[in-house]
Amino acid sequence: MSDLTATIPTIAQLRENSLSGVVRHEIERLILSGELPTGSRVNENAVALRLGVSRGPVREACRALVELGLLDLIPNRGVFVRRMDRHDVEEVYDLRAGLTGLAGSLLASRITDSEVERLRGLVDDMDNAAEAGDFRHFYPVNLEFHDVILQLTGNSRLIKSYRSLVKEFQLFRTHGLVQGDALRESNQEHHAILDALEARDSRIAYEASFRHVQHGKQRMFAAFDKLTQSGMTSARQGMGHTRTIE
Amino acid sequence: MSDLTATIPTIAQLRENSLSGVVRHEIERLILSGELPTGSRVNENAVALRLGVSRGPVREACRALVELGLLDLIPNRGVFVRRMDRHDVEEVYDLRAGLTGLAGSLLASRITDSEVERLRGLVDDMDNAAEAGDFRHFYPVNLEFHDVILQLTGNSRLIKSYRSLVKEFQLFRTHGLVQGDALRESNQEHHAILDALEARDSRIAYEASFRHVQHGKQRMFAAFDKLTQSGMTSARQGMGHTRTIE
DNA sequence: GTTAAGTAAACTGTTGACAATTTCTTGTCG
DNA sequence: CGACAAGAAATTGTCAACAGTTTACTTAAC
Repeated sequence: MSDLTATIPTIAQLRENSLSGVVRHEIERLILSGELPTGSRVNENAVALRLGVSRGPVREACRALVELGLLDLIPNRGVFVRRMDRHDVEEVYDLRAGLTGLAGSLLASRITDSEVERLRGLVDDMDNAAEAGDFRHFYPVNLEFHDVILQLTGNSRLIKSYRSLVKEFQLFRTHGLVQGDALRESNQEHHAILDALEARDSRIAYEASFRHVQHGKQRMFAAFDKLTQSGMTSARQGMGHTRTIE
Repeated sequence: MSDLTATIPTIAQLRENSLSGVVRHEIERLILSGELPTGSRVNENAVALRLGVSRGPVREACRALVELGLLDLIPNRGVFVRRMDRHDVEEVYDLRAGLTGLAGSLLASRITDSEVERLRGLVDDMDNAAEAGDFRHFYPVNLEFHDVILQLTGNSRLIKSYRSLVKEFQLFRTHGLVQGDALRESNQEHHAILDALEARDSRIAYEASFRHVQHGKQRMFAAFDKLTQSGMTSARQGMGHTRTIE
């Protein structure tokens, strides 16, 4: 298998970290990539064998991922890739909205002119992509836009919480949904956030950011419901290959 | 085999029945109680010996606490009780303010009349305690007030994030500071929050809640700076037995 | 054919031992 | 007296084996 070739560069890269750290990242990758499907059990022996280590580091890695929220632990039965139902997704969206709003709010009071320009560049970029309907280009820039705002707040705990939420959200395989004027709508909201930041208005920045994520939630659920109503009744979450924009 | 549904609600309990869970809880207690001082190393052997278990469960528990943010892991050197400097405390306060605001905002749109009355009872209780300057009574009711709001949102991830922040905050041993009209001030802010909730106004509830925590931050730092300036120059964080009100 | 009991296999929970690394101690040299 | 190197002790990292529990399978009875 490709296991050895996959782990060797990782080990070199994370030399500082213990084996447990490498294992942790690998399991995380398996989960987020979908190789370990939602709800499935993570077999300690199988993972250990695949990575060429013993069960000790695997167990340590799993305990960390349980705390992170990617795995569920059931005593004497094992750890399972966390299942996300609609209520879970709603929770994640709401919390993300709050954190995104907070980031905007915090940044508004300290953003510099050059940082505003940097964000404007990204928004302009997305304007063009939206006009062309180029989701492939829009998507990574969108991610960068939100990540830059997050980073500029300088609040490491906020960053960590947000990123852990993003990972959890990936468990819900309903990736982005492009339909209608989603791209244009989304970037209009980006403009609103940017305007508030430029005006150094914390309250408006909060509200614009919060609403942006909530609208993303609405866009996603609307698209999801549309799919599930029209035939696809397999009831398994994440079956639709939808795409949502934030 | 007949009672899978029976075990589901008690998963948390079962988890603490597992050795690793017990160890985790115990280490957490040692940290939060101060028996394991900030910055000190957690000796795996010593903990294992003290709890009568082997090092395996101890290591698993530590990995979970690292993920939680209570411990720092330095490869080949061990895990250390996390140090909190002023910037860390500021981060925690800012994030708590955001989460508290979010909780208020979410609850405002769904709170029932009886829940409003329940919260009013707590605020009235604090009014009396504040009038009497009875911090010992005020403090737990204050905690309950915020916890009830949090719980009523029904967002388990929000609850978990908030509680993890509270634990982290405890690392900074500067517990509450009663000075001046802190109690009265604090409860005036509680009134503002309650009014917004009763009016079902999400925006006002957010702002009142957010400001409440930010004011708590200001009260804490003001008291802390006052102490550190007037003689106590031991420079170690958390040395002052101050008391802050939120 | 279905169900139930009993048994075997698989898996998790835990432990003690060994290897690798860091930290402490000690003795020597400048 | 201090710096430094060598060795010893302590500590973390990893592993393989064993015990207890769960799951899967086989077989027998109805």
